Amino acid sequence: MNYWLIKTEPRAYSIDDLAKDKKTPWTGVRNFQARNFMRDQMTVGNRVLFYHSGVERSIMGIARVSSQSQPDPTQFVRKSPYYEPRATNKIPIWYMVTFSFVKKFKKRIPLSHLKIRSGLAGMELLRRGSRLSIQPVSEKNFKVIETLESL
DNA sequence: GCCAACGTTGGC
DNA sequence: GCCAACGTTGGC
Repeated sequence: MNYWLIKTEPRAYSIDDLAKDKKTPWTGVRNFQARNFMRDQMTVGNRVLFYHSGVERSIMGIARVSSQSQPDPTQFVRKSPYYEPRATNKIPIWYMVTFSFVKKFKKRIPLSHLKIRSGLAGMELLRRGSRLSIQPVSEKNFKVIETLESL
């Protein structure tokens, strides 16, 4: 079982959007490291921390991977901001997975709270300058964060 | 709004 | 293969 954290600007797509949609294709990721995690390591059922960047800066709840990776269709859409002229159907460049809603925390967990938990030291999200929008989370850190919800 | 810390592109 | 320039992310 792998665990993950995904970042999103809530104005672009929020946990409430996911709660309403039940599931959503995670298109538009244009970073090779993030792509590789989705393409090569995410499997159906993996648990995912859903993080809002920007003003809220909090883990908002939990999602899960509900489909294996497949080529991101937006790379073929000429008018899309995510258009990728180098991609072909035979050799796509960008991939996506589908995330499904699991739960929204009763109280969001702010970044500032995560920072003062010594048990989470070394977490990628807390690394200075970390911008990776899809990142692995250790099982231990995932469980710690789950317990923080009830505090 | 500022700017540090990136990741990517492209000239050489 | 190197690296300057550029564009972007995202905390503050």
